[in-house]
Amino acid sequence: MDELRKNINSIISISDKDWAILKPMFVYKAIKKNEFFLLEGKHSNTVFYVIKGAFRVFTVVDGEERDWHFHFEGNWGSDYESFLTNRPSRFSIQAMEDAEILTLSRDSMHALYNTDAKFERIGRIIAEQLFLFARNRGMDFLLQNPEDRYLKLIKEYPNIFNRVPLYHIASYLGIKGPSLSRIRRRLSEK
Amino acid sequence: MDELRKNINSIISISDKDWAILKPMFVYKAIKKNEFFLLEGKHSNTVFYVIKGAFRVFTVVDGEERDWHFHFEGNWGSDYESFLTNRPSRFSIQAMEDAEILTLSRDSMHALYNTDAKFERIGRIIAEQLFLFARNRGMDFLLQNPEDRYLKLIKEYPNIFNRVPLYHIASYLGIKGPSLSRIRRRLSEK
DNA sequence: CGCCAGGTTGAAGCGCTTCAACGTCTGTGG
DNA sequence: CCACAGACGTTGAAGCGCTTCAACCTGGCG
Repeated sequence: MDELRKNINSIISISDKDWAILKPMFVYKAIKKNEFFLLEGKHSNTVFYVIKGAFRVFTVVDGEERDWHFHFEGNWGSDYESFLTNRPSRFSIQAMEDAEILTLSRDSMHALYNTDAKFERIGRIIAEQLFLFARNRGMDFLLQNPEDRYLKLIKEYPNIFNRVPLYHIASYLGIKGPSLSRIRRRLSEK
Repeated sequence: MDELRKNINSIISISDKDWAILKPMFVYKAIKKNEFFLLEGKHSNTVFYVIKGAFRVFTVVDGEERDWHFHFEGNWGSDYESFLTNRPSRFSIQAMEDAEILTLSRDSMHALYNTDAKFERIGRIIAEQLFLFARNRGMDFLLQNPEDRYLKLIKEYPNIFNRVPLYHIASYLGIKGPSLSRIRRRLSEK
């Protein structure tokens, strides 16, 4: 909970009084490996803050899972589109490790906005961060080939192999397992 | 200017008094066809609202232009990443037709936030809209092939051919001119 | 009229996919 | 404790779609 306060405090400065308002709005949840936080088609009414663990956000196309986003400690997660628009989620969210999160419901969030408009800033900053992620992700596809995307990913998350199996990484990169295998081989031979 | 007020009013309700604050912060600009609103590497200190015209947002990779986004009437534009983070822009923005816009500087925007926190909502909503665009764009690359992306684009903008040349459309779809040409031929033969 | 930008088409090449086989590691039950 | 099954990853061969390069067509405009 302390780290959450620290994280939010980096967005807007939080007095003890503010914290007294905020704290009770978050609900703690433990999620076991392979369990789902959200299923495609359901409504996403919460955002969550990852205390511990790793999640993947994916959707299914022609019977095949495609990973869109990974979440680790300190990240804010959710299907933010569904959260914003109140439409059914286009993603499922699954824990890849035993995990602990703090959830915040849409109602709480709007209550916050109405309590004090300065809390708008929290929503704005989360939206901005998710925007930057999505835009970078899109640009990576537009501008880079799979090998470049792979190199960028391992540069950003050097330990990702310890936490995410290669076939999920391949899916995230937009390619199939065998292709990732061949890319890795090619790189190791250089 | 009236349409702008209408547009903003759909975000937060605007009283005449609010509008008296907002209005003078927007600066009108006319931009001729092929002129640049922003050059890659420069800082983007404004967002703009398109009154009239068409823009493309693109970057250069290996000497080749790649189109990331088109803006038409009623859209909010900018390199929002640069605007947010105050880093040099990764995009250039060019008018594809004679255009008219209203610009809003970062300073004005922050002044607005400080005048009345309810204006935070404007920034939040713009961020959310750009987030949804970027996320959909990224997902299109992850989930769809070029033909699907093409079909989606013309479904959304049936008249886009009248305003955007095919080689920009190809670039936007992440393919080369000849490939788009062949896709269109394939579809017309069905 | 002639030029040039925008678009189409053909042929060859390359990278990712597909399908299938095989290797390796780990966990589980006998 | 061993044996086996299943999950994960690698590899080979064939196929397909986009790219590349080049030739060619067309319409608009000086």
